[in-house]
Amino acid sequence: MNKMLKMNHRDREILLSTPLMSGLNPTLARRVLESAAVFSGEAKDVLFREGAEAENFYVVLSGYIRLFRLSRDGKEADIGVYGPGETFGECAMFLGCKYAFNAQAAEPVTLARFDVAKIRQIMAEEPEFSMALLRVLAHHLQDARENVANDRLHTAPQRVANYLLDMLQHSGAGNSNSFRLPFQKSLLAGKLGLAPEALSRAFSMLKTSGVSIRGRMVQITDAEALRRI
Amino acid sequence: MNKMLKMNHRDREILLSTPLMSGLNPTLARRVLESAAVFSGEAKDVLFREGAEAENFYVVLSGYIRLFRLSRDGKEADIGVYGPGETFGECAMFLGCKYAFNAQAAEPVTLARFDVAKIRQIMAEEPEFSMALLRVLAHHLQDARENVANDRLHTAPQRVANYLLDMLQHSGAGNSNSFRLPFQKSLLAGKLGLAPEALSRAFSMLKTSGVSIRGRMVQITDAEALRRI
DNA sequence: ACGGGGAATTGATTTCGATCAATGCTTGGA
DNA sequence: TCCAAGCATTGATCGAAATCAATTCCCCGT
Repeated sequence: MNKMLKMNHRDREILLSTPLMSGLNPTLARRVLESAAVFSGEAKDVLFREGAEAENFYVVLSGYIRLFRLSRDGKEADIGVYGPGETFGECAMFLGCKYAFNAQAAEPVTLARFDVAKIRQIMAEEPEFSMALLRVLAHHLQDARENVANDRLHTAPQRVANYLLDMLQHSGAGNSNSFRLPFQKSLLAGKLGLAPEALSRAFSMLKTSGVSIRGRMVQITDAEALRRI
Repeated sequence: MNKMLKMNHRDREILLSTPLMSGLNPTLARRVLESAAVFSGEAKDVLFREGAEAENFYVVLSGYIRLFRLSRDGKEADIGVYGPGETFGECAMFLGCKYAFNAQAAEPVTLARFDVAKIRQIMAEEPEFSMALLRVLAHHLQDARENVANDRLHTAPQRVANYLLDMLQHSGAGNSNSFRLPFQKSLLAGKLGLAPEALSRAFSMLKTSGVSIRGRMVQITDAEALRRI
């Protein structure tokens, strides 16, 4: 952790196409970029812990980050998984200024780190950026609420089916019905609130409903059947 | 539903003390108030349904509102319960402009309804109001994420215990260790993601851990024991 | 291409809470 | 004050997923 990198052209391009920045006017975008630093981390590196002062928030450039709660008896519950282009850690800026969850790299990552004090200054002068943050927060809120609804209403196979249908729709696979899971199955299990064994069993069960899986490669042969789970 | 009321002095006072409005300068506050209309509804009235165009968001003046997801097979999962001073329905304004959940009055309510188009206009001219909305969204996001964590990490008695400790801390009961549950137990069960029977059983179990309950009156005789659940 | 470590799968058992059903209690209105 | 409707509690049963354990598979580095 904390291996500072020079922000290269590619990083810049990724950042400028993120939901946080893609709608900003060029002057503002440049200013926001100036408040960011790029760095990389290894799998398992902890970005921040629950209760720590929130001096930064982050945008993922590559790899995946998991946000999780650690319980008293050592169990972990994933709250979200964030990948390239996604923002995390920004919520604390508007609350008690301490992170409410832990953030860990699920695999090797490259991140842009934003300085909260600088961002506050920018927000005071650029309402456009506040709007962008509103959209990021709204999106995260929707995700969290969907999580609650899914956990409370759906069985494990249904959650997996929904995830696969979502991936099929958003993977840019076009008319192809195959895609690769973007991260390890154990991470997907955590994201869906399942034990890894339950995820595995769900995949097994879904074999009879139009899903073929080998390693991380998924092929959906009958999306209609999948929708009916 | 749709029984329009004249915004009285008390409504105004409540609105001005809500998280959404309490920090606004008087001119802005007045302007925001002008975009609101007050109305009342009966228990069970549906404020909006999932998928409907989000032309308004709301602040509760009295009573309670539940936000819920309705599944294909008719089951309901509560996403949140909002009471006096709390805002709901604002998230959709920043997403696809359709409500993602259903909102229903859990009991007779009085609400302030804000016109989204007018609010957008205000936001474009008053960054201070965007900041207020950011704080509301951040607070809701934190709540939703806590819900996810609680559902995934805690048993029913633990969830109830945590809720009671929270209430004890925030009820303004001072050094008194009694308070009244603000709404029906069936609503509390839904809020905590439990069946009513499970809530009842958890209360029964917690009797051995410093909780005495009669109707909606709760007395906590041993907060330490409760914390250890 | 091969091998090893870690992830994934499968089997068995347990746990927790949902569901269903019956009974008791509380609250609000007359 | 009384009564009825609706909410809450209690008992019984079942189902889904967690947990534990053993085995297999996949992916990455050499």
